[in-house]
Amino acid sequence: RCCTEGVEGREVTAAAGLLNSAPGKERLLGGFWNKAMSFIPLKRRRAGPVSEEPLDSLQSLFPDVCLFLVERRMGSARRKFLTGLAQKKGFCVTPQFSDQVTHVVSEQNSCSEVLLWIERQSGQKVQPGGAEMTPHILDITWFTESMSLGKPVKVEPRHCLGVSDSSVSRDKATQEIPAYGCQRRTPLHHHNKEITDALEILALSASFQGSEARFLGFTRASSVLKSLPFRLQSVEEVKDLPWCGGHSQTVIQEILEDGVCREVETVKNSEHFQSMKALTSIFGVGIRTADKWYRDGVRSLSDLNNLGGKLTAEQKAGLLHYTDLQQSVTREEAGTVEQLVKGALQSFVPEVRVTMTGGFRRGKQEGHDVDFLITHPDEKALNGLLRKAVAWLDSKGSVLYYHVRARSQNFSGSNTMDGHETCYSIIALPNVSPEKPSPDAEKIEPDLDKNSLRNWKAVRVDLVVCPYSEYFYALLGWTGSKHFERELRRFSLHVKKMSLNSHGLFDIQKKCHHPATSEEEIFAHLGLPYVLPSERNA
DNA sequence: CGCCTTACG
DNA sequence: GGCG
DNA sequence: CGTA
Ligand SMILES: Nc1nc2c(ncn2[C@H]2C[C@H](O)[C@@H](COP(=O)(O)OP(=O)(O)OP(=O)(O)O)O2)c(=O)[nH]1
Ligand SMILES: [Mg+2]
Ligand SMILES: [Mg+2]
Repeated sequence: RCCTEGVEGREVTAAAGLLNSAPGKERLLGGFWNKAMSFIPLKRRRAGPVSEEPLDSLQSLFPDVCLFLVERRMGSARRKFLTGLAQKKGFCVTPQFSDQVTHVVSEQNSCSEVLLWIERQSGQKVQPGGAEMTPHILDITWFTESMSLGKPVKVEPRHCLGVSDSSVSRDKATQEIPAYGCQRRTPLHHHNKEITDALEILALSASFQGSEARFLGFTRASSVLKSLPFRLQSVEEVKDLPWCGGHSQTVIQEILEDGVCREVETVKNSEHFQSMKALTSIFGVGIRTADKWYRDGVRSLSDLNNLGGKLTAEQKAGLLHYTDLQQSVTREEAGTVEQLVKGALQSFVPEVRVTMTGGFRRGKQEGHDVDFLITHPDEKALNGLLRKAVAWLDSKGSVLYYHVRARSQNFSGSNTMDGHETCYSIIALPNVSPEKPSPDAEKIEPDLDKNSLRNWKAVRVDLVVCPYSEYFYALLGWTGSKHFERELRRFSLHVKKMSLNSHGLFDIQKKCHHPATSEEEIFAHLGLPYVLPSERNA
C-alpha cells in the first residue's frame, strides 16, 4: 500500500488513457469550474454550512492559539467561510471576542479601527502588541499563510496592522518583466512560495494528464513569480506580468485571499495525481508507463515487485533502491560523492577537471541526484575515461547501476570516441552511521539478515565527460534549471536565430559555430545580460 | 490556430 | 495555459 | 518511451 497510503479514494480523477488522446486536444478537468466560479462575487462565492460551535466542542491542534476574525469589512459570509477553513485545519476559532484570544485577524482595517470596533462590539478593552496576555492584531496575510502551511506561522512585523512594510514591497513602479526566463534573475528563495507551489501542482497535474503544453503554461507563470523582488498582496499586481493569464490569476487570487486554492486542493487529494506522483518518482518510470500501470490497477510498490519480469533494467534498479532514492541527497553527501568520483577519475588522469553542476551549483542544499562535468585540455586523455572510472568504482563495490552513452550525431560512421560521454549511475555512498538492510531489498530477497547492518546509501549520480572546447556550453547546459535551459534555447532560436545545445551555439543564417571560453561569453553572444548560476532557478 | 528545448539509447 |  |  506504499503508493496510496492515506488515500480514501474521494475526488477520483477520470483515468482515461493518455495513449489515445489526440495531440493538441487536452482534457480540462477543473477549468470550467474555475472559470464559472470567477464570475461570482467574492463575498457570496463560498456558501456552505459553517458552525459557530462553542470553543471546547472542537479539538484544537494548536492549544496555544485562539483566533478571532473581525467581521467588519470582511462580511459575515466570508468570515464564516474563513472560520470553516481554519477549523478544518485544526485551528480554534472563537465567534465572540474574549481574553482567550491570541490572534485577531482582520481585513482592510487599520489597527486602531480594529481595536475600536472590538471594544464597541464586546465591551472589552484590548491591549495590542502580542506581549504576555495581549493578542496580536494581524492582517489577513498571517491567516492565509497559516492556512497554506496548515499551522500557525510565526508572527512577523509585516503581518501586524499599523506597520507599513516599505522594505518588502511597494514602489509599484516596477520595471517591465521580460518574457523569457533566461532574461530574468530567479533566486532559489523568493517571496511568493505559496503561490508558485500551487501553480507547480497544477503544472504537474497537467503533465500527468498528458498535456506538456499546459505543464509549460503553469511552469512559466510560476517561474515569473519566482523572479519578483516583492511579496504579492493583490492579484491586480500580476495583471501586466507575462504568462499570468486567467487560470493562473484565479489560483493566485484564491491563495492570496484564502491561503488555499480549491482546484489545487482537489488535485492534491485525487487518487490519480497521488499515484502518478508516486509511480513517476521511480527511476525508469515516466508518465506513459505510470499511466498505463494506473489503468491496469497498479497502486502499490508490491504490485510492481509481483509484476516480476516485465520491468526494464532501469526500473528494476529504481525499485531495488526505491527507499534510498526517495531520500534527497544533502549538500554534505554531494561533497562525499565528489571526493569518491574525483578519486576514481584522478587515478587515470591526475589533472582531470571535475565540476559539480546541476542544482547544487545553483545553490540548492539538496537534490534528487549529484551531477558532475568532467574535462581536460588533452582530449586524448578523455578517451574511454568514463568507462574506466566506472569500472574502478565498480571494483571497489560502489556501483549499483550504470548506463553509459556516447555522442552519436555526426559520428555515425566512426567507431572512435569523440571525447563526449554521459553516464547515469546509482552509487553506494559510504554512511557515517550504519543502517538496517534496505526495505526494498528485503522484499525481493526475503532471506536477508535483518540484523546485519549496511554502511551505505544508494545515490543517483550523473557524470558527463566533454571535450575542453565544449566545456562552457556543457557547464551552461548542465547547470540548469531545466526550465532555464528551455527558455535559453527558445530565446536563442526565436530571437537570435541560433541553435543552442550543450555542445555549442550554431548560427543558422551564417552557418557557423561560436567558440566560448566562459559562460559570460555565451550570454554575450546571445545578447543577454549575464545570469549567475544562483539566479538560474527558473 | 500554431507553437512550446534539445539531445541520446 | 498563454501568446501572437 | 525513458533519461539529462
Ligand atoms: N536542455 C535540457 N537540459 C536539461 C533537461 N533536464 C535537465 N537538464 C539539465 C539542466 C539540469 O539542471 C541538469 C541536471 O538535471 P537534474 O535532473 O539533475 O536536475 P537538477 O540538478 O537541476 O535538480 P535535482 O537533481 O532534481 O535536485 O541537466 C532538459 O530537459 N533539457
Ligand atoms: Mg541534479
Ligand atoms: Mg542529474
